[in-house]
Amino acid sequence: MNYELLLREHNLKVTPQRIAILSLMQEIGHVDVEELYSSIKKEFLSISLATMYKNINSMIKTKLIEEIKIPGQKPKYEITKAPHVHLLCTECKEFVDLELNVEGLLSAASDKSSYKLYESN
Amino acid sequence: MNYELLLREHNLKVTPQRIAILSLMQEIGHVDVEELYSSIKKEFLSISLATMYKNINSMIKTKLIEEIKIPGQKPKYEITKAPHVHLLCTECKEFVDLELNVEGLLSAASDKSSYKLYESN
DNA sequence: TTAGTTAAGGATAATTTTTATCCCTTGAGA
DNA sequence: TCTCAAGGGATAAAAATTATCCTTAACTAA
Repeated sequence: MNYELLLREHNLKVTPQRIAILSLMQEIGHVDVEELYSSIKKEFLSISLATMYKNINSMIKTKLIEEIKIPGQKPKYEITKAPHVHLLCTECKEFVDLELNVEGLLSAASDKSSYKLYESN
Repeated sequence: MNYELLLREHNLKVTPQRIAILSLMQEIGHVDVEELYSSIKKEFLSISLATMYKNINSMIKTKLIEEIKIPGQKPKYEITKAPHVHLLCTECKEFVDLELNVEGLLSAASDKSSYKLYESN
């Protein structure tokens, strides 16, 4: 995956820290700030937690990544991809992606409501 | 709505504060801690923010209420009802319930994955 | 009813999470 | 290269949540 290109496409400057954040997200999958920070410190001894938050926020704003909020869990982050569904194992708490067509749900919701729907979450 | 009964059914003691919390949730709809706290203080001058959190947490644990987490928003709370969908207005940020059959989605997900699914969120 | 037990409430401190600030450094286009 | 806005690091500040301690109130069973 070309993280430099990805950053440029989202009008964000390419920095080693950002590339590291993105490659960790890609590698680990759904990851929270804490995990991200402790992993990345192995490579960037002096990286600041503030840098983590600033980057995560700018990447969210440009939709390069997405924030996943689940009841009872810290917010997790993933690189934006096609809309999909998350399964959460009640035993081991593992978090799994499931590619599922949510178009049907979206159009059903659209039919039932007076709102115009743009995206699902 | 009989809040006393609701509390008893969930093995929680019936207190005036809890009844007030529940009736506000019912009245206002999707509400965050801040809103709940400032509204409830009109009736209970001396209620503590800690009480709010403690009650919200115990009600979540017993599934009397549900926590709704949405990217970019504070967690909101609602009295547990049939599984449904939330629409969020991009203009006015209004939060709307939509009763939509999510059984289909659940079974589709079940078919596609090797997991057994219990609930949707 | 009432006495006893347990959980809840209030005040506040402590912790955790997130954001803001300041100053220096670096990336990217001219 | 040079310039300059944006990013990084350190740290303080703010916001959100949880823990603690003691008092009070709710439930249970006699």
